[in-house]
Amino acid sequence: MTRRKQYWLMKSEPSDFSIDDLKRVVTEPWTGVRNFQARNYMRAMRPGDGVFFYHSSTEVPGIHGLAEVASEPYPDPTQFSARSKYYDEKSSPEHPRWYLVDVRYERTLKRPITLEEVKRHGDELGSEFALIRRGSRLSVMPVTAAQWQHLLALEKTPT
DNA sequence: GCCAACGTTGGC
DNA sequence: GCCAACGTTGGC
Repeated sequence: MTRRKQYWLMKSEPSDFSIDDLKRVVTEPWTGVRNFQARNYMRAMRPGDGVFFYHSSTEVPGIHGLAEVASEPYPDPTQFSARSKYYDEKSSPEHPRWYLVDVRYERTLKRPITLEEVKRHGDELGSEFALIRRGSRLSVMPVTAAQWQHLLALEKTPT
């Protein structure tokens, strides 16, 4: 039984971890997600899935690179470490609350696809797209194959 | 189970 | 730095 490749968008503050950082380390465990909906999306990820690497809380928020899911989902080790800022006392190795995947660098976009630009294409992308849905702050969200193609095509067009 | 208080996210 | 929007917590 095969599973069709799925697509996702994952946010990161570049001051914390940027696409350049991912390029340097190549593969990185996506630690620190502490939102149940985002966790559920990560649990649905499989190796080979496509990832838009999004920079948030920065001068020009937008999609800056491509990555791929590089592992099955597994418990986020930082939740068990009392010294981690991501420590969760309600979690235990027997009953982990938080999961993550490893993310592998693929490439940096020739130019970022900005949030402003994504909003301009909101009609084609669908208003339910979490990135531009009013009030949505999800840090991990699904992207449909159609949305993926549409957004990626913007890279080749003038701004 | 309700909901006020609080903390966080993230664009601006 | 501001603040709107949302999620979580905890008292009742």
